[in-house]
Amino acid sequence: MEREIQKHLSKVCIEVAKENGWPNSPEVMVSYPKEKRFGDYSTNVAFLWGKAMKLPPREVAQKVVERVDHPDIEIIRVDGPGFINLTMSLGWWHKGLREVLSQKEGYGSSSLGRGERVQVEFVSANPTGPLHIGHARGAAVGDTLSRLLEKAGYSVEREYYVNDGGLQMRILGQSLLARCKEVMGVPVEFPEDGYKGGYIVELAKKALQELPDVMDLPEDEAAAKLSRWGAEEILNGIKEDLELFNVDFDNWFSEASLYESGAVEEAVRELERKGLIYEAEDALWFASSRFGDDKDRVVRRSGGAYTYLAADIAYHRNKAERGFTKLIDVWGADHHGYIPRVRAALEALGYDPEILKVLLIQLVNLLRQGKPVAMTTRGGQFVTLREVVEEVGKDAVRFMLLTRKCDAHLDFDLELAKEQSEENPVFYVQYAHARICSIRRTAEERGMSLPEDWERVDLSPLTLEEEKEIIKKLTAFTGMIEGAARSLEPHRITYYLHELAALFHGYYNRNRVLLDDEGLRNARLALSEGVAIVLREGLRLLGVSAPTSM
RNA sequence: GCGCCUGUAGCUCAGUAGGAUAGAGCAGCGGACUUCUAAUCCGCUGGUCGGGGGUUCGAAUCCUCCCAGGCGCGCCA
Repeated sequence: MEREIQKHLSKVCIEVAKENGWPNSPEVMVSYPKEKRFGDYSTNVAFLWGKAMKLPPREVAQKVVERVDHPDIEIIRVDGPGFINLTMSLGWWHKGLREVLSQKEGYGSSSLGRGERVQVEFVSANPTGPLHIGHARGAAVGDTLSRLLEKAGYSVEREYYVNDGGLQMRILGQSLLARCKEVMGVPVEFPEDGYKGGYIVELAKKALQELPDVMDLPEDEAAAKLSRWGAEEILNGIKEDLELFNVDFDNWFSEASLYESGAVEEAVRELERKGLIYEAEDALWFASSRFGDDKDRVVRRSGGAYTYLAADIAYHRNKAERGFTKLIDVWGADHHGYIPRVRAALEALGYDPEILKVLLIQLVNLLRQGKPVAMTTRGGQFVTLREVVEEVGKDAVRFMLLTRKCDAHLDFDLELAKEQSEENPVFYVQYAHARICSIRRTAEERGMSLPEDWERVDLSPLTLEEEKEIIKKLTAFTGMIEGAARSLEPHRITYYLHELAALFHGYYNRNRVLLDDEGLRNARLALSEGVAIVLREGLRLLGVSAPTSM
């Protein structure tokens, strides 16, 4: 809706520019004034334009206002130092609600992305242990961001990068081997840097059953076999956990495949051809500092093995080759030092480094009764994602993890989350939806006939100020989606939904929907239906359910 | 030492592309169910936006310098 106003004003500005011989105006932005007395929409274009031309903003605003001619604009005037404020007709808002009712769950979709191909890579936890609560945040953010971008018109592919190559796999194999021996009663010294979690013991027991002759192999082979088998087992567990958490991936990309296909070697060779690789101290270095990195980085160790970075270079090269125009990596904030390296590599390989957007997720501080819980995968002391979801519930966990911007630290207190589970904002939003469904059920119970076609309900009985406010909020949904998609800020959805739910709860407490007056009743039912549609769609983006009763 | 992130009400956090008198939730106090779900609503209380300077019609937002906290600066991943 505000889009239409924005277009109209832009058109007017072009006319005004032509008429007065002015340069074209800056982009017109329509916003919602905080105070009602200023009207429904507002723009500050006169300030920006006036500044560019060194003319008083009020004068510029006046010229624009005189030219505006739109049937749904009831009042337009210049306020304060030069704001242009608009008040819309009732019919305009009724039209807005009708749009929601006719587009249903498609409402809020936008063509902002124009089908641009975007890849979102997230979670990407090593297959050396189950997902813990720290991974949950990245999972929730990455998944909702993907849904959000799709809603905003991008063509999105979700990918999980499986770190199944290199050192960690060896450690996994050795850890499993040691536990297998223990289970068999063979005294053994557990590897110092091995994974100490209890899940390794469980896995070892299972391995002895499923791979009965593994212990007959020479140690190296046994460890390698256990490593491969274990990684697959763990990865399957991860997939189950993610499913439980309502997170889907289109693609599972194996790091090992980059070595097997020679992609890593090839990427390094290409850098070499460009003269960006040199040898020093028996190692191969990538001259990343020529592209803004602090210093050069080793890509092949003196022992001959490639570094993790080398694989990452090959991986990002592969992504770019697949034709994505935007690559979004969701990383833990402790990896931030990696950004300049990967960007440097992309640039060195001839790609625009700006196609890579990295979303840094600050770590979750897991607390239990106010006390921090130490969490290390190797130490084996952690609370798994599965445990938290089982304790607190998928909906509440997802919602809570999405109510903060990603670059802010997040305290997640298990006891508090459980205790507060009835005070959790997620229930507030879900309750609004359940309430609307309940109104409908009651109407049916009372034998009131529901409108067959919501689109055709006469909305003119909706004349209350608060009804208009609700519709205004509904019509702001699309703009919110676009803003959140543009800035990669999925948390905006949770705040929007909370505000919409609050408007509806207030309205519900002050007004009755199921009245004898059929016209008014149906109009209010239609309004409720509109709210339900947007709540449902917003919750879907969050991966949270919209219950019909609570 | 260098780099990234954070600092807003007692607590946890928003603040939508620099806009108009800075907002929610929780906590606290007081009210609202014979009427569509009280997991709700209504009212009150609560602020040197970490601090100083700067940019301009206008700054929580941009620049700069400090202060505090987190993270990172490996031939680990």
